[in-house]
Amino acid sequence: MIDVNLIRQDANAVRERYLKRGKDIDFTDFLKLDEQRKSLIGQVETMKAERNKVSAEIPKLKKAGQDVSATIAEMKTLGDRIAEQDTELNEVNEKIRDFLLRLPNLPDDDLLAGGKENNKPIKTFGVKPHFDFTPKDHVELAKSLGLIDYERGAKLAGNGSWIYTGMGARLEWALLNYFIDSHIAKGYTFMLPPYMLSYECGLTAGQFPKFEDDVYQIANGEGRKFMLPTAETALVNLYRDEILNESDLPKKFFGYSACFRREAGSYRAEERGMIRGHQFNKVELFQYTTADKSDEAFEEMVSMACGLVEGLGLHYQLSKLAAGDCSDSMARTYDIEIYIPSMNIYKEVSSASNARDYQARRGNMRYRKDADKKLEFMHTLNASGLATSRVFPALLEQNQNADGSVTIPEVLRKYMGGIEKLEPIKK
RNA sequence: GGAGGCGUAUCGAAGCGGUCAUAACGAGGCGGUCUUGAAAACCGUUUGGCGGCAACGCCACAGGGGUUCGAAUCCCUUCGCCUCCGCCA
Repeated sequence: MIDVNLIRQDANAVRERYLKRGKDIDFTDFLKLDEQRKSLIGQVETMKAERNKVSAEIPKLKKAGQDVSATIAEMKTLGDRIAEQDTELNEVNEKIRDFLLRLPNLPDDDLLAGGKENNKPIKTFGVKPHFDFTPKDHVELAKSLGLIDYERGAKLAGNGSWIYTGMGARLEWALLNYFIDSHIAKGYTFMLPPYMLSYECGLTAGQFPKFEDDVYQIANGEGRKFMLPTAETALVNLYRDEILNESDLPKKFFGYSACFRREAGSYRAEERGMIRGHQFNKVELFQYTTADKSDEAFEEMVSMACGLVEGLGLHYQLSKLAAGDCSDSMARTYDIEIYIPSMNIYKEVSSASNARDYQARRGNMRYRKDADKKLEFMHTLNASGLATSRVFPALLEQNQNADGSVTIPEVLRKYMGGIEKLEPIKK
């Protein structure tokens, strides 16, 4: 949620900023509703003040032995009018809230306008690997090395599901352990959140109400729940409706969870194997900061995510996303894109974003400033650190050898019993 | 799944239709007096949202709804916590 006052003060300036995202938003109706709201509040509150005053007098008059039945009758009429106006006010408030909840975040000023085509690589690590043999793609490698059972995965859970088997499971877990240990070393607190979250969590994160269909809903009605699409959705809700002290910040967390996404209708040739599945593993970095420290936090988290890929020795590029390609809740996003040789393409393994106070406003998360004791919205930031489902294929492909084996990066070996290479299984 | 109890400020807790909503009482926090310093004691202070230029007003006793001239208090409902029974891959 953005600051309503920005719209009140200069709706055109806000509109300009959204145009960078490729969204033309008309605030005319909103501004009318806002005026209507203020006028209704004025009316309702005047009536309530009257009611409060008279209601306090009634017991005194009674005590004095006076007949209050006429006054009570008057107040009943007044009460009915209050109820009517209150209902109207609630409806207006609901419309305003719905409009605001659907507004995306304002992009940072330094972002380029437009969509994906304007994303800008700002850093490259390593080079495209060169092979003296015909390289295999990750699906072939995963099968020949006995790492993934795609067929039985589909049998168990349908398209977009797979089973990590034997050494594949160990490699997957080694990646996660490597990520986890790296983050612990940086002083981040390890969190294992619930996978089933209440609707409110999605609202704060900014996924709802717009993207309700992108997640798996598992219950309806007031107690409705959904499977989390990323641990961010859980971590961003830790301090919902809470007030922290400035000295409590920054709070640095990372969480592991399986992530669940419908990914409806998104299958393409370049998304075969485990590139885009309904369930994948991800470690997510998350920070709550004060407003003035969030840029610093962002740089730290980007560099941590980059460090993980560099530690694995894999070729990647870091891209600064154009305004239109940042997810709705985010003011800025950098993507780490790992190279997948078989597709000659760079695929996202981490998305690092600064939501600024957008999520904090939605979840009412504030901190008390040391200096003047005033309340301020926190800033929230997240960065994948990392999602395994693209690292795993990139690792297999980039590290494959002529004999069909795959070299395990040094940093993972201690998690895999010291094994240096994955060898093809004999049939 | 069944039965019951509970949810009030930073914490504990009183109030159970109007004189109890910044909210009794106790503790904690902050400021001060006293003290060489600390403790103790004493005094003061200590929620947030909304509307308004302001004066000021409105709202909030887990959330939502209802009854009433008036609700923390009565009723319905959702959520959460606790106790007992049942079930438990």
